[in-house]
Amino acid sequence: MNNKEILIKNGISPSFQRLQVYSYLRKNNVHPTAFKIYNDLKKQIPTLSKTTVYNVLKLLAGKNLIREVKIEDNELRFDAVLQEHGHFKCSECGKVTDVFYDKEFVDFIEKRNKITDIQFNIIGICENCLNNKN
Amino acid sequence: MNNKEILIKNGISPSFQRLQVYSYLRKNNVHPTAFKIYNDLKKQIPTLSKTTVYNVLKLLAGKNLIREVKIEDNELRFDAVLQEHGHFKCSECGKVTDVFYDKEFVDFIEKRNKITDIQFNIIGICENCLNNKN
DNA sequence: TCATAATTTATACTTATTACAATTATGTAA
DNA sequence: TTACATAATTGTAATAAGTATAAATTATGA
Ligand SMILES: [Mn+2]
Ligand SMILES: [Mn+2]
Ligand SMILES: [Zn+2]
Ligand SMILES: [Zn+2]
Repeated sequence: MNNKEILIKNGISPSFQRLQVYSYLRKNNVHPTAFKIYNDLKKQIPTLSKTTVYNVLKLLAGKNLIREVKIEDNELRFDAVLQEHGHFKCSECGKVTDVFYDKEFVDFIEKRNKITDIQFNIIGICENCLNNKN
Repeated sequence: MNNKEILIKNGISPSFQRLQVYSYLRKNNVHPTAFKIYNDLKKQIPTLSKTTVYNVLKLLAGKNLIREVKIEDNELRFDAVLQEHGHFKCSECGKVTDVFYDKEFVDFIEKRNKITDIQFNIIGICENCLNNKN
């Protein structure tokens, strides 16, 4: 099932802009901010509006086709990897990478509460940056 | 060791405003935003400035006397509980409560990276709100 | 007391996100 | 094809959290 079909299956009419934003997220697993998506796509779509990017992201998140990732307080990032996982952000290079954690722990919490979102973010310095420090 | 002594021990001269903000956080374990702290303390300190609250919070966080908690993307919260833990935010009543998780998992991540901050937040509906639904 | 430094305050600024209205594209009935 | 209704996109203005700056106040200590 390609990206276009996924949108249709979720009741989203696959406009050009929507397809571009969704495809961008599925192709580039870099946890971009709305502005980065806007800025990168503007090269191919000069008429693109920032509002549209925000609208599409909210639409996709509402249908659970992407997830919002809150690491720093001044930037909301987006992720098309739906499998439950956390993130590691390197404060040196800024890269955000995936961290997968134990499902059993989440099940324990889920027994008592109705979970709708989990944010698990670790900030630090990654292996690469630590080694390149010498 | 009382709050005043803790500030002094950490090289922070214990001004009235600083002591009030720090005491507020230690007394009320509600993970307030900067604005809530400002708004609540203004009742006792009518001359209090929002900038001061932000300044004090940043000062305390810099000395690791409090922790920043990032749950929603539009509000930064603060916590005087320093033991490593995550949070559960109820989307019904808005309350933020503590969630303690396995230290071993964090150790595994720590072997490879230098961790400076961990944010573990769960959003959902709490036991109370689930039961009061009928 | 007086000078100096530290702290607080008020104000203006920045910036991510949202609200809103105007414009454009799309699909369908006549 | 044309006209119309609806959906989607765009540009602009508004909102609001957080930050920067400088003036005003307060504390310190010679
Ligand atoms: Mn991810
Ligand atoms: Mn807590
Ligand atoms: Zn790095
Ligand atoms: Zn609740």
